[in-house]
Amino acid sequence: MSLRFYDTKTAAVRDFAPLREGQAGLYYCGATVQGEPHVGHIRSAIAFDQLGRWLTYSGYDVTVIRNVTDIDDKILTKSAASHRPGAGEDPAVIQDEPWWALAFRFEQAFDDAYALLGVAKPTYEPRATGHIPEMHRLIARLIEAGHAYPALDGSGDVYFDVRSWERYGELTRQHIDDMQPAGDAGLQGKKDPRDFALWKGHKDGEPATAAWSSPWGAGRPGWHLECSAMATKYLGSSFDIHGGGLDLRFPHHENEMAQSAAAGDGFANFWMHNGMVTYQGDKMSKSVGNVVTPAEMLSMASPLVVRYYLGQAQYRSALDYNPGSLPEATAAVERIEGFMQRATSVTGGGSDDAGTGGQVPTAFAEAMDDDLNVPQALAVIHETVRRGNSALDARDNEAARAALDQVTAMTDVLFINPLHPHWNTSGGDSAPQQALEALVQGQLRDRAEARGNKDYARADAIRDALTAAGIILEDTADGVHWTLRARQDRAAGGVPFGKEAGKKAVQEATREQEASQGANHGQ
RNA sequence: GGUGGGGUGGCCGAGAGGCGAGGCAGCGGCCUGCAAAGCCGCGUACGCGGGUUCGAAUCCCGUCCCCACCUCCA
Repeated sequence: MSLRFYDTKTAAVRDFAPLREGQAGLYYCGATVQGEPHVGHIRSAIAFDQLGRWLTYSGYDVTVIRNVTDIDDKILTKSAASHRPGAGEDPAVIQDEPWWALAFRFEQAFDDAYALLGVAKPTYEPRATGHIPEMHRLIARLIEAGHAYPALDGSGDVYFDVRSWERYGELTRQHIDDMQPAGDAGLQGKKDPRDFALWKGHKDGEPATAAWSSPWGAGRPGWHLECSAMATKYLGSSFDIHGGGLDLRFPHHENEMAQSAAAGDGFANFWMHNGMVTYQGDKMSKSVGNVVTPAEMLSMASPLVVRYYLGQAQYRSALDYNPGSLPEATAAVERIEGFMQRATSVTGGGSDDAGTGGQVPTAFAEAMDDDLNVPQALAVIHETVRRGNSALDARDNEAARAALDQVTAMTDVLFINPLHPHWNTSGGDSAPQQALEALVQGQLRDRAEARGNKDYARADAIRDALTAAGIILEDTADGVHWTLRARQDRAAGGVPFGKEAGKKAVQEATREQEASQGANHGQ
């Protein structure tokens, strides 16, 4: 079967045919850097990271562009707020922070989060403020074509003329006249309340650093324009895929598409949108207060587990978070890791047929080709792990090694290979590591001696002591293996999401849910 | 009001006319001194009501409910 994706514009799954043979251009919306990253940003980035990696694995020469929108109303508003006396008393606020410093600070926070979670760096990451001339050219083309006009009230704004573009609404299949009334926004010199700003004239009180001169007066870019200007600059006037969160379809992507198409660009061939992260069925949002931040998730589970969790659902589905989510993902990851470690130590590692990196099983490839059916692909991984474990139990090293090769290839594509150096948390040859190894080996010798003497009370006491210290023992046919429990509770009062504690957390979460359901039924 | 997407076993989450994806949790067994890990087996799931069909979670009709967007939003 061929590679195919769901395209929002046509509302159908279509075969992917690249515009340029052997190449794939992907643009996906990054952040407007006005605050700390939200799990939704991370989920989106992981989804498009999976897409980029799969395209690459499939043999395409992939160019990924992800924008940083570093100038907008919220950034200016937050910066202005930081200039109020005493604003810095809020630990999240830096007193008197210029807008550009604030934007850059959060841009780095995003970079850190992406890096930690293994989101591959894009080919290029353009900033809106670095593309003002490109935006001016686009505005000029739109005015020339009769689809944009300077504000009628002389404010210095320039608007896109929605009524002049009969295709407006085609991405989300909406008609202007059917939409909800545009609130109390007022016309502000617009011909139609739906007209959106391409350029925003400079206003008194706004920092001079946030104003660029333009043929229509000093000002700054409106939202939407930067993506059109940057996507076409780096990927061409027509390109393969434009991605982003479902909530960006309207107005952001609709407007992008309108302004680019009205200017004569073909723009995106496919529009791909990832689903929201929800909590008990509702979209996580600050206003509702049901947000779990990436930082909170990382305090409960390792970066690999967080990546596994956020990437485990099909990208278009809503991903529902609950208190058991991370412990469950931890167990799943440890199952894969356990097999890979066991298989590696027994067979001496995967086959070393130089270079290419193993081939992925057909079932996995078919799942990924089918609009990135990652849950199905994960099922193939787990089935292969089970087969590999059976082979190990049967001492069939040949089969175990084959399974290991496949699991390695599959987890590499999804970038969830627990043995990959990126996720290496055990530290290798550091001095503390060596000291710990020596101490544990001493304990294991004592325990082996006790077991030899059938002094099981003493043997179990040693094991219990090690367990209490976060060291898990496994007696295997090949000797005793020890591992550190996945993750200790970092924050005081936090739940330790190790193997045993994780199970408890799942059980407790289940009980809580049952209890609340019972309460509802009783009403 | 308009436009999309959903309701699948205790939980998460695929599938989309006929062998009950997969993970987590649970139960039984094997293995183990006991565990752990692993393996084997166990669940009669598809919002509700009709219909089509030899056969429907999957198709049709009706119906109820949920979510998202139409305002900043991944």
